Amino acid sequence: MAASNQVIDINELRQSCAGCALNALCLPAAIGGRDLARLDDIVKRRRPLARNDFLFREGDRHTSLFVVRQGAIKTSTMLPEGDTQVLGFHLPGEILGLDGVADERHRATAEALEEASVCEIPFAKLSEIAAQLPALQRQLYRIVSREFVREQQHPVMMGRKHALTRLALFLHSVSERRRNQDLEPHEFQLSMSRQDLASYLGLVIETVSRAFSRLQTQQIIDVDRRRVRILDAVALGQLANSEDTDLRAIA
Amino acid sequence: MAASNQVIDINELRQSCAGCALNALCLPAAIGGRDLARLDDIVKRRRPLARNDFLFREGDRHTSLFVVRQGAIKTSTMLPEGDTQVLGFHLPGEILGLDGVADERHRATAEALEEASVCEIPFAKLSEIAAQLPALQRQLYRIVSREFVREQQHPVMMGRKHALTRLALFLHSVSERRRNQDLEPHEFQLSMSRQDLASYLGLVIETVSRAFSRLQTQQIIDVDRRRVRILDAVALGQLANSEDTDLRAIA
DNA sequence: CGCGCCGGTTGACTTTGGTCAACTCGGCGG
DNA sequence: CCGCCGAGTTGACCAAAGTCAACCGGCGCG
Repeated sequence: MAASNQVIDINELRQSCAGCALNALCLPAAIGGRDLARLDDIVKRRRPLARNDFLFREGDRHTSLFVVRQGAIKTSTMLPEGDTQVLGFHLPGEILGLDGVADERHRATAEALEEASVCEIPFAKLSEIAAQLPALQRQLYRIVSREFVREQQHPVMMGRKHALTRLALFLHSVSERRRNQDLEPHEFQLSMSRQDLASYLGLVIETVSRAFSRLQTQQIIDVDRRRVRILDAVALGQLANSEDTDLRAIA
Repeated sequence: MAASNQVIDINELRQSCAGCALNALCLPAAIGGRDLARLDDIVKRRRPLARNDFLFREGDRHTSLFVVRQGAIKTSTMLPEGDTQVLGFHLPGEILGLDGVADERHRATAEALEEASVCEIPFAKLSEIAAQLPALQRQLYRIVSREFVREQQHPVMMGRKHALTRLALFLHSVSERRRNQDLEPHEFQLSMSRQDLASYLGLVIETVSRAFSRLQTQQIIDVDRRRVRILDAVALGQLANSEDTDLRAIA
């Protein structure tokens, strides 16, 4: 259907990629029209996910990379005793599914925290195409590595000794990630429950709740349930970067 | 020098790869002689590292993947206030350097904890060759993903509420990793300081020390400074997998 | 040979965060 | 409209981990 008018076709594709936040993958790689079409062919635009829908589950055989278009996805893994550890929250423009490439079996579960839409890219096909497009290949490695580095921020946060610092770090990172997507960085709605957040931060739910309250009384944030407004970004940053023992001085 | 007798040449290469633990990268990929030679060409065998030598440092421009041949390497990242967070310990057969592919700048520091030898693989060249060898390509992705999954075990460990559980988990993982390399899994010398371990586990040094002592008095391990002997692997495993509240029941 | 240092351990005390339980608030269904 | 339910908050209490300090013991150096 597209072969008749290639100009329009490419624009459509670029747009779909741009909208899909896949731009990180294809646009800067300066891929030509024909190649872009091939890439586009394998990208599945999934019907939107509802809250609590699973994108994939631990143990799923099929392996794909996913790019979050809208909404938020939580990844988690089952612990031996039956409860779960939240591994990450994925916001628009971020990818997930890199676990699972190793043995073609997902090692984590991905669940929508709110209405969400994603692009799915079957990994086998992607790597096939990438093999023939050095620019795409490089881009793919870059994205994988970036994901790897992001991943390392999690233990950095969990290594902090104080609940307040961990939460500040988290809120700061959400703010930054929103800024990168040209979204309002100082006011947003958290899509995860306190329970999810607690697991992610390595705390219990009550501690998270108290940490929110403290930030509120310090006038650093204004929080009403899941709605967060950052009142004093500087103080939040200081707190996030504070040596654990300095904590008292700031908050 | 090798062109004269290809059979010998290939065997040599395979051997060097096998010894280098790079076998994961080239051997199972069933790469032919000519291709293996190309791969071998780019692999640099570094002179051994002494204790405290740096393999790379945060911010280093040059990006390579490294495979640990012998010894142990610690990776860490600088925190804003100046102290560091230990991100991982890399034992023989494991790779590091995946951070840094993204922006061709390492995001962590890698330091030898003891005499160590590694193979260095300049990433740019590796990906070039891999692009032409689908089998190698696949293998490379697989390794990257495995590393990604390994990375996720860190927050899982740090998410545990009790120091004893975290240490048990760590010792268990060391044991497993040694088993995978056909090394004695129940008796070994830790190469990292208590300080490094504390940072890695998200604890302070005294707590780590006490946790070791407790495991010792429970007769689960026998520890003398950095020498560890696992006396009761079952109990250690139970502890590692124990629901945090069950802790009292076991230890 | 012995002194001092460094890495590690142990003890006493403090503080933070976990536990348990009561309670609030908003949404939803009967 | 009422009452229930689930998510979240708050308080009282407790226990685990952090802090501070003393101490141990092996090693290296003077």
